[in-house]
Amino acid sequence: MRTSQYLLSTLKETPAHAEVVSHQLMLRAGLIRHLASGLYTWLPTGLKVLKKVENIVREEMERAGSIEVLMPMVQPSDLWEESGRWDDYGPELLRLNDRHQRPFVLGPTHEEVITKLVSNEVSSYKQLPMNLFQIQTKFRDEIRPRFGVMRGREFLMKDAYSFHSTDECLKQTYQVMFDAYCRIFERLGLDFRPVIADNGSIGGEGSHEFHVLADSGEDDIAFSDASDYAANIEKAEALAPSGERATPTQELNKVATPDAKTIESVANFLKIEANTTVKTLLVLGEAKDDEAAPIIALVVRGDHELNELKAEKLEGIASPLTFATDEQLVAATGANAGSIGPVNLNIRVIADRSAAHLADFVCGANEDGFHFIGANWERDVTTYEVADLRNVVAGDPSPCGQGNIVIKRGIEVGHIFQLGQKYAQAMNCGVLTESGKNQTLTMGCYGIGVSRIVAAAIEQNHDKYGIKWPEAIAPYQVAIVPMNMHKSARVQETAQNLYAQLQQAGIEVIFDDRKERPGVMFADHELMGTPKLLVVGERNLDNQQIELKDRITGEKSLIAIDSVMALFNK
RNA sequence: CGGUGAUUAGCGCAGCUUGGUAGCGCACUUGGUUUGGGUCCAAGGGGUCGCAAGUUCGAAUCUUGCAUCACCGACCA
Repeated sequence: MRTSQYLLSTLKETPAHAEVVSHQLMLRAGLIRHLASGLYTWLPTGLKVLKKVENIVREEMERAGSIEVLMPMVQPSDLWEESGRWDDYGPELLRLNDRHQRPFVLGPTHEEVITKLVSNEVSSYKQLPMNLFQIQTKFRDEIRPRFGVMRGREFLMKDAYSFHSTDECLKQTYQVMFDAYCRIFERLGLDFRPVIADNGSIGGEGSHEFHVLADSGEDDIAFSDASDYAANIEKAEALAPSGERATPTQELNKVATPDAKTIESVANFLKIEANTTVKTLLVLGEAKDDEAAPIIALVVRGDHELNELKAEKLEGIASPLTFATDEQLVAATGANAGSIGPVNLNIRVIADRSAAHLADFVCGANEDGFHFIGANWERDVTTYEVADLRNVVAGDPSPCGQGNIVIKRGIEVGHIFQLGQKYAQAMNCGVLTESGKNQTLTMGCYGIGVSRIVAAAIEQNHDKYGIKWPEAIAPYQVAIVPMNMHKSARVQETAQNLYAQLQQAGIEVIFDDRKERPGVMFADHELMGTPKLLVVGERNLDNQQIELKDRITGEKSLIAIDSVMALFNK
């Protein structure tokens, strides 16, 4: 490609609205342009990267035995009614009507369509397992799109779905996909981790997310510092503190704590550490029949945070987790927020393992402006349950039994689920077994955010000059940058010969034939992140040499012109 | 959806307080100059000042309403 005939579109200045570095660089390097909230045009350079990611994903999916299909982005609503997600999915699902006022959705994912397809096309156990994938544009009407293509509303996704007659078989394919994902992210040149994940709204059991580690990531990942254990923080188990609970030494004693409504202020006022206090949060339980929802008290140590996901999974607790209103608080405890505690509460009390391990702790006295000191479980709180309710924090013992927890930020670029029979059941998708009986299929599903990977790769590979593409996804392998080509026939001839040779060899080369000053060209190619720069200049031609600059290492070296092609023979 | 802030040329911004009919830098066009790290000079093109209504002789500027965008909190690849 010659730059004079290309849409280069680099920007000197950073657009004000771009917050994260990948978004800034994607705009500056001319990869994308903003159209509307969460919607982007991919410019030629960006599209080249996107296609490279896409191809690696495709190759590895095919190698792992998945077969490519392409499903419509616009889907009839009745499929979604059938699965139950027409009602469950919420406003993120963009709904629209056609000219006949028939309702459709813009596909945010394709479980419905694929299940319908397989249900029609696959009828014998002999055809199983079946694993199908597509690489296609998805639309999710995100509440808050942000960070450029990192969280766009329209985005490119690879989604795969596998179908099985036994759980055993699903687990095998799940492992094959797990391994394929590892290969994909390795080939992409990314620093990534598979982490244990929650299944979210999709349901089913068994799930891993694949995260690219970067400070700008939106998720917290809990790692063990001594093993491969990694889990999304919402899923990482917080173990009970080791050892027996200490024996009570203090009497229960009510003290006035005027205006101390937060753990911090109570701890300051009483001159104690937050980890000797507990906070009590009231949430709604599941409503039975016509009765009002019961109020349930969740107790975590003062220095810990409630994990809402863990809480809402407990039996009898309303999901999604709903906090009690101020009126409900007063009605249930007699006190306002800030003075509530588990002592003398006649509602269900669930304590986090760490909170339950405390002796002689401080808690609200269920009377505005008062706290108890010297509170103890059993003696003062006769009935309570213990559960894992909190987020792990750095330094906690790892649930895997080895090492301690370290927390890092990650960008979720892949997610694999064991789905189970949720969709197959709802949409009546089954096969005939060996014995001629109808059997509902078990499914797995496997997503990769293709466009998000482009942003994630930049988050992980950039410097103050611009992008430093991993070789596998660089839009161009090499750039030819001639110095003052319009003044030197030698330079022009050498550059053009090199360009022709490289092109002929099938190497992706960008030839900067603009009549620009050297600095402008260097800046543009460094911004765009081309891994190798070939600088052709008068000053080295007498020795039949050109300069090679490596974008990743920054190293410059002089090489013989006729050895250039050897750089690309691997 | 709530909170905060913004909206003036493709991009980055000034002008608004104190109304008088729009300006700077980058980019773009032309000419010259310069040439191994975003040269310099000159001349130019490009804006219904987000939209609508109001106040006024007169509105980018004041008032009201609406829209859009971004950031902070609940969703997900």
